Amino acid sequence: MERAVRVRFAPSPTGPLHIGGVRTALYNYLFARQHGGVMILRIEDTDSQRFVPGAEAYIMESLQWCGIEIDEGVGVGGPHAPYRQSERREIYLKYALQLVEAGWAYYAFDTAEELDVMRKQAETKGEAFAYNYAVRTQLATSLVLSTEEVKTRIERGDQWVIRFRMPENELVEMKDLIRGHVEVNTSTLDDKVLYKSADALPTYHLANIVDDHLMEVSHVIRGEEWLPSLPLHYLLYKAFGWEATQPEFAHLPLLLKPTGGGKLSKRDGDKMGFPVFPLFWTAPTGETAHGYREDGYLPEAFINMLALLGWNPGTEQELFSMDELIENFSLDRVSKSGARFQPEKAHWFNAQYMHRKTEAELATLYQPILRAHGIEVTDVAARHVANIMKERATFITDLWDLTSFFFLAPTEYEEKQSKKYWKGANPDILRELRTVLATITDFSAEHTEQIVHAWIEEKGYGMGQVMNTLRLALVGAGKGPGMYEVTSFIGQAETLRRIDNLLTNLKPIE
RNA sequence: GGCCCAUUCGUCUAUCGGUUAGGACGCAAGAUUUUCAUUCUUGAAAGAGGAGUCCGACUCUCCUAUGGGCUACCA
Repeated sequence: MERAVRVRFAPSPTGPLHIGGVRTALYNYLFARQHGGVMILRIEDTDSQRFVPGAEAYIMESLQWCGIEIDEGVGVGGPHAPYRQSERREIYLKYALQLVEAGWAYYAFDTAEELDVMRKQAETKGEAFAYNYAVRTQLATSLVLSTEEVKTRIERGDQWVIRFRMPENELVEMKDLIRGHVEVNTSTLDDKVLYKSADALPTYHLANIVDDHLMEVSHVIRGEEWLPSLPLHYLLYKAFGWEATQPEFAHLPLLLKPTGGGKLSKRDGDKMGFPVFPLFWTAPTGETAHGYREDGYLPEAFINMLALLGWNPGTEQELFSMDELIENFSLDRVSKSGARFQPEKAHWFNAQYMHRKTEAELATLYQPILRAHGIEVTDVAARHVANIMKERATFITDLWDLTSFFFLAPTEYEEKQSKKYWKGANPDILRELRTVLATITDFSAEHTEQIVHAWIEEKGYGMGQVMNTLRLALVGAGKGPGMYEVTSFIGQAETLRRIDNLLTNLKPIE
């Protein structure tokens, strides 16, 4: 049975997309691309209460930054438009009614408040309240009310919902592409709300099944939190008579907190110093949250890291481009258990991608950082500096701290380095070195090194002592690239000036 | 509480009945280095527990424990 692959990523715009959602989108995308299929973006905004302005734009910008391309859906259109469920509202009632007529669903007139009371009562008795076969005939539903009564209630404007009539004591056998066979007895399930009159909108379950059917979705790849509602969804396909074209399901393991238990949440990230969102987010309330992009991550690294959290190729390869992921991805190599997010590994991935950047790519990322610090240099210079320092950087945001001394003379001297080298004969040696440097006519790294090393040897000085004292003068700290990289870049005049600065501004430490 | 899913080094994972249980991150030690990094080498580190099935179980079955998810007129 050959079926065109059509998958969808269907977030609800209730806030910023978090990395678990990004991974779900990514796996859908990889699967679609690998099979020459279509990736759909559908916005599930059927909860008017929890709608957050800006969330949808955030979702789309995130996907774009990650390189996850949408073929059909919100923002790009397509044959099944609209792709925003709030704009499809008139579609759903018809289907809900179809189910009522067929006996698979019924009207219920209880208010949310009444149900809350019943739940509380059951709770105090130590029982769990379930709206199911056992209680539905004792409540105000179209199952017990006369047709007339139902009609007058509706016409009078009473609020109602349509609930699924979950069968009693039937075994639902399901297939999950990741977990295999799963079965559940319907008696443990309840009569889920399918449609609510209050806002004339369906709930997730109805909208999801109807849209997946209408949009000809072939594979539903979603988070494990949906596994408990799979039996309902199976039954819904059966109730509609859509079993023949029912999609295959794959429920992804969850992304867990680095320590302790539970799903990854926004608070964990802020507390532990890593982002849980792809992009910086400002909530309508003014609240903000870190994003991978602004924290200096490369999207390729972010995606690579996410892809390996719950999936592996079965080989020892760890670095994958998007194209390689598309080629190698497979649902049956997705693991079954939740993956704990590990910030250190994310750092490592990013560092790997930093090291692999070309000079030109690096300059493009680096120039804005320089400009932000008021430094204007040629691309050639930016490329040169970024390239000699990239091995030391984990994030693109590290670049400034790592390279500022190329452009700015030290204004203070690191204590550790000062204590170690600004003492004994070193100040005098530095004075001597200054005169040696002042006589050099070709200040290239190679030539300077040749002269200075010959001088050090002739004098019998310690290489480490001399070079580190010079480092103190030029960098102000015990870090950085080879000293001649620095001298040749900043030039002779600046080199001498920085030596003079140290000589006049810092008292030798005894 | 009920239902469902899961369980290999601290973490991500390989193993699809027979392996000295492999790799990666992190950690430790060493080498390289004028410093800091990078890089390289080495090391410590795992099958939740208990019953079965089998010549043989990390791998299959069951029980227990633990973790997680769901249990809304939220998705």
